[in-house]
Amino acid sequence: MLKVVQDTYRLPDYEIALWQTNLFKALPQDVSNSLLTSCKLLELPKNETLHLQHDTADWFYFILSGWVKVYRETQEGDEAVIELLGTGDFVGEFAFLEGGCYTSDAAAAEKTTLVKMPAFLLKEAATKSHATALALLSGFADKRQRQTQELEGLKLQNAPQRIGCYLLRQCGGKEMGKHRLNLPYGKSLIATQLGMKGETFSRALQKLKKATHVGVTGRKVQVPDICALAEFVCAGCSNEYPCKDVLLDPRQSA
Amino acid sequence: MLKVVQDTYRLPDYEIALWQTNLFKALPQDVSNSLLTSCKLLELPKNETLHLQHDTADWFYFILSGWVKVYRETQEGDEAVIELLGTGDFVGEFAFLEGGCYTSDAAAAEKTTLVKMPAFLLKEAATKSHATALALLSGFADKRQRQTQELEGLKLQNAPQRIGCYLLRQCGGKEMGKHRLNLPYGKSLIATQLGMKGETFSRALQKLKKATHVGVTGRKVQVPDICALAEFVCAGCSNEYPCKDVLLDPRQSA
DNA sequence: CGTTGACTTGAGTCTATTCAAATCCTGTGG
DNA sequence: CCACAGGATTTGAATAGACTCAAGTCAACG
Repeated sequence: MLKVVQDTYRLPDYEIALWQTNLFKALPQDVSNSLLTSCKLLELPKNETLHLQHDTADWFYFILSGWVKVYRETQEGDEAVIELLGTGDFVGEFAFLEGGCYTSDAAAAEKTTLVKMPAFLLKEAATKSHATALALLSGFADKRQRQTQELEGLKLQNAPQRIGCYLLRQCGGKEMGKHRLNLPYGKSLIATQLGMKGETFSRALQKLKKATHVGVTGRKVQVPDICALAEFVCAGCSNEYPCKDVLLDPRQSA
Repeated sequence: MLKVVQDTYRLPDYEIALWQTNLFKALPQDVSNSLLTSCKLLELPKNETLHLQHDTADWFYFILSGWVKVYRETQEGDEAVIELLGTGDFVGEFAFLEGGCYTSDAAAAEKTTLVKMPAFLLKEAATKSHATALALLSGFADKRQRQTQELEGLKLQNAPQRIGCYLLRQCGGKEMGKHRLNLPYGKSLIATQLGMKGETFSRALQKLKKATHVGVTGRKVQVPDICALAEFVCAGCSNEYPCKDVLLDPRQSA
């Protein structure tokens, strides 16, 4: 099922990208070097499965480009997106636990390039290297942070606010005033991520436009007044814009 | 605000309880001994605040008895329960991160006894002791697991199913057949934890009773046929009963 | 230029919420 | 042991938000 496009034991093209990731940066050099030796480069076409829930967690992945949807599916076929991971993020961290099974399904939401490494190696690295364990701890904490934020949003914000919150996070939280950006992936995927149906997303977006004067055309987004947006969104949130704790791109944090 | 009821540098009465906790068990003996030296026993009456979001995370807590509600509040006063922690659980783990602020409010949901220790000590322990870091890693993973499950439930299950799921977890996942148990705290608190209003809880419970023949009188719960309950609940979940990954009491796991 | 997939819109339904009122419970003081 | 205040829970009626299903629009692509 998985297609290994390159089996070299060096990753000249991507090594630099890998070093940008939070977790990898934090590894002591000898550990990361030895890990690199065992890495494989993996390219997944859109919709290809990466792993399934309850599979033995033999592999651990870093995302170099694209998007990976980590999700769960009920017997009835409904699906819940648990996290949507992008460049610099890692997948399969439950490989570390004793049971060693994945706890969710994962699939490429877009054409995605990853670095794949044997889980036991990283487990071993964590066991042997204190710095690795600390790096993982920090990575886990990051993820938990983001997840907590999502939980809060689901419980406290309505559909238009959740979309607005998503846009705010896309803005990156630096400057006030005008912003212009592109949605990183399709609207229906954003909808699922935010815990709503595609139709609801579409309607909620209309409301958001009227309430905050944001403009959305295709994937292009214009935010004429980020304060207006923040006012609308943050009324239903425990944080105020800029909510630094909560960033979409893992490379921005820490 | 916090009332220290006992300032001894030994905890004869509670030391045993502390050793039962997952995290503490995993600490190397010299670390846990030195931590114990700096612990204080803390008793909180119901509704007393433990810490607030954005406070500097100076303290780290173990729960000996009672329940701690970790929650967030919007400007408008709505509140979302992030986690509801009981005996053996720990509170304030974000004390480890650089920023070092709590990311949520926390308060005693019932009369609660905790062990309180300076965060910097545990941070130091994690930095110096590899085993401590690994123990924390495992503790973090546990929490993330539970949170993921909650996220899934919110997105995929309706109110009666979420209540049913809660009851299933209370049953502990061991034997089939009949079960009899008591709710650990009030219904409105369970409602908030499950992301619904008290009134909704009440009505949803009626539906659950009719659909699965569970009986609830006050805090007493009777489950005549756990399979019927599981069938009703697990249709909307990625797991099937018994869902071992997801336990309420941290002492049961691992 | 037609096809496909992504998105939008409409109508009707269902679920959960709000607000208000009624009941039930529990701990307390007498 | 009993009555009672105050909180917790239940119930009712009306409303709002999100969902389903179905149809329509739009745009990219072969």
